[in-house]
Amino acid sequence: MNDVFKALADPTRRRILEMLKRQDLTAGQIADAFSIGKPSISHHLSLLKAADLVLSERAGQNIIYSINTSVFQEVVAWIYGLKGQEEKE
Amino acid sequence: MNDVFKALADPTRRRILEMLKRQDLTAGQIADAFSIGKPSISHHLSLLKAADLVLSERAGQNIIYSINTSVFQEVVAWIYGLKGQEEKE
DNA sequence: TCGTTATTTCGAATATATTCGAAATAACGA
DNA sequence: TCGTTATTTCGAATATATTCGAAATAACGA
Repeated sequence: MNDVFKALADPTRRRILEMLKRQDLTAGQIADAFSIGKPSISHHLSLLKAADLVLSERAGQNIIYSINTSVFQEVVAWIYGLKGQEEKE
Repeated sequence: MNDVFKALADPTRRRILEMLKRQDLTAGQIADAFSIGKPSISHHLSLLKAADLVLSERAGQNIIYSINTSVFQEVVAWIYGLKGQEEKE
């Protein structure tokens, strides 16, 4: 859960998720969309993967990344937990 | 928006929000719940405030903090944006 | 097997966050 | 006004994140 929030805290990683929502992409295709180097993108992807926000699968020389939305339920549940029980004293 | 995600990335700040969901609290009451010093908590509160996640109001010598849930709508909307448009190619 | 392409791992440099104690600010009651 | 309490601001120390280039790994086609 902490990993998820940490992963979402970086704008590059949020942008990667936005890209992956449209379609699955290889690590190279993702890296090409940014001005930072491939090792850095690879590191961001590994954090997203550790947070279970993306899945990866090797296809020949490429590794294809896809979004995993199931984790978001936890996040949304946490947020609604804050919203719901609110009460002024 | 980035400020909100950054603010949510820290466990201390999330715990502060969880405390404030139950009731409004003074800076001192919040600080007492943690083992870190008051200046640090004050800094966390200022980040939460900058992200518009809490509101503060002076009451005599105390400053009372309260949660502001309106910002969460943006976050939830962003998340649902990712969930919705997903499609396998 | 060898050269090429795609990607990650490694170690170091840099940038950003967190925490701290001391000092500053603000309001209180006497 | 003065001492006290509550809180924040400041500057520095430490910890964590991000980025980089070089080297390593993995799969491909010839």
